Amino acid sequence: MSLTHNKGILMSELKGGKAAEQFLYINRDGDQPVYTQLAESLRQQILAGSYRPGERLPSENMLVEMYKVSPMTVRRAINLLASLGIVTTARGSGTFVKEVELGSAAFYLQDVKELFGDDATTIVKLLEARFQLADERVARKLCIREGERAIFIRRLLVIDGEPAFYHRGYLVNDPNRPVIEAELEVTDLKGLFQGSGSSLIKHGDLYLESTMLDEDETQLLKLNPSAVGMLLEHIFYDFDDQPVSWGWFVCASTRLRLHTRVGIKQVDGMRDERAR
Amino acid sequence: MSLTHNKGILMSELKGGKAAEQFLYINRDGDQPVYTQLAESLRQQILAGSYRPGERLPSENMLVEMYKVSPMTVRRAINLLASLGIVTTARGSGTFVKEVELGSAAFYLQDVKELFGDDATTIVKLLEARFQLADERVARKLCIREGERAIFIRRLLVIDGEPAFYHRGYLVNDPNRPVIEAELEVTDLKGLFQGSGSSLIKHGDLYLESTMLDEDETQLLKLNPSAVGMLLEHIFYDFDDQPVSWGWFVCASTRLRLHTRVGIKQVDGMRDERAR
DNA sequence: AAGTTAATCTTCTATAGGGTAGTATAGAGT
DNA sequence: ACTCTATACTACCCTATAGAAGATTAACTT
Repeated sequence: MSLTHNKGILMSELKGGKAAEQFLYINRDGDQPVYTQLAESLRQQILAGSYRPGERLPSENMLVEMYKVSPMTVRRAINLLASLGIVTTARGSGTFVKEVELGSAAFYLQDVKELFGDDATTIVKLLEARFQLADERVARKLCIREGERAIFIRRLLVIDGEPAFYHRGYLVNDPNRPVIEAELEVTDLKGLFQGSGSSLIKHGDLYLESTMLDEDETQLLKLNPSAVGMLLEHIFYDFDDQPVSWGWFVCASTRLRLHTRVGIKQVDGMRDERAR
Repeated sequence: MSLTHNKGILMSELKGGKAAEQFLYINRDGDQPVYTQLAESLRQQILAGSYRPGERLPSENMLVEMYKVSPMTVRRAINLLASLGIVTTARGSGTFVKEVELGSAAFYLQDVKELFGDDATTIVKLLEARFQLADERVARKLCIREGERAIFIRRLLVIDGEPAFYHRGYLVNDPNRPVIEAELEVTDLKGLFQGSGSSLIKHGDLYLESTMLDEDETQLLKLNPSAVGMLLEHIFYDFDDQPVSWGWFVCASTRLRLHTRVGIKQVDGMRDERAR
């Protein structure tokens, strides 16, 4: 069985010719690697309904023959689809198209375009920054003793001239840690959102809930009194698992409307298998 | 250079002996594949601070020599870590430990344990189900003509005896599609959450926002008047990209407090590289 | 001294083959 | 006729090897 080096191998007449034929080619000299092309081809066929949720895909050996590629390449493509949540694999049994499940829905903060938006002009207005002795609540959150000094910060994020997010936070005042640096790092919100965060922070916990806005909050955000809002609480920890900062954002309900999609996504083109 | 077949290869004295040594072994006869062991080893070292965010990991060839495994195995381990969002790779440059970024935060509905909880007893109470002529809003959402008949459903999810979620929804009344089936599938909430969804549904859009609860809602959910709540809107589409159902859940603010963690996660044990 | 080229190091892709778990089947025993 | 068991088979899964493509660095030329 000689494998002639075709530039494009036509894949059709295999599972009904309905599927768009443009996705059934493998272009070996193209820019995109073979395994992503294969994955994309399968994804398009799933998207077109050629393989329905719950159905089984052709076996890997089958795909090897169909597309004239090596087993490992098929393996990689299947793996990619599996990591994207499009299919599930069962050893000895087969590879199956996943059914839609609400539980797998994930809301990404990144999807809130206003936050890290490129076009919008975001400025951070520092309202207040001072030392404050920790009360019981702050002490508990930051794992410090009651009465110790912490740094308290109040800020307002103004997007395109409109006050959008109101942030309050406490920072531990560790003499061993450079305060300025820690403050800058934790304080630079845009950096935190985009990833130029800190090498001192190991992880953080986030909580999202709806809340009633009090008088101060509505006034600062220029909203009607007794408006509804969202609250995003955050705690960041260093590599000793000690809290570094605790704080929370509040904003109008309309500012933080999260969106996501379940099921097979109509995305860019599968260039990357990385998580966001 | 003969590669003797050791059962366990000690990896230490390479990057400071501080890191827990238990994660520096590769057990070739173990149950777990080598590449997951390697990935776990690296992850633990990152977690312990041996490799800090922004720092570069040893090169793949380096790791090959250090752990005495083949390049492809190292490749796979790195790939796994990358797909988990722990590291980023730059071709020709190196592999780097990712820094904490808020933008990558994802809130999973699955984490709301009360919804699909195993221990909690969840019953669905059907309040109303009838045909209704579509007004402009419904017609627009379901892509049908104004005045066409749709199915309207009101339900209450009662968890452990307490009313928790109030759901309203519209289903398209397509004579070609088996109504009962579609209704059951879209209606069976627990099924939707857990994945025994429908093979007829291709994808769905979800929106999450905070909202003020009106009188009916607070009464049904047994809350104080003018309480704050969360609203989860959903639209599901079939394989012709036609809407099948549109609806929304409301619940008390305290019922839907989403939590997530950014940075390096302290998870189970890296058995799987699948998405949730 | 600055620009260009070449060497080298890095990640990435593709091929090949063997291993293992799950499933189905055929057979014998009851 | 039914059940249990052993075997064959199918399917996914893992590792090893070789080479390609991009980035960095150093040396070389102008």
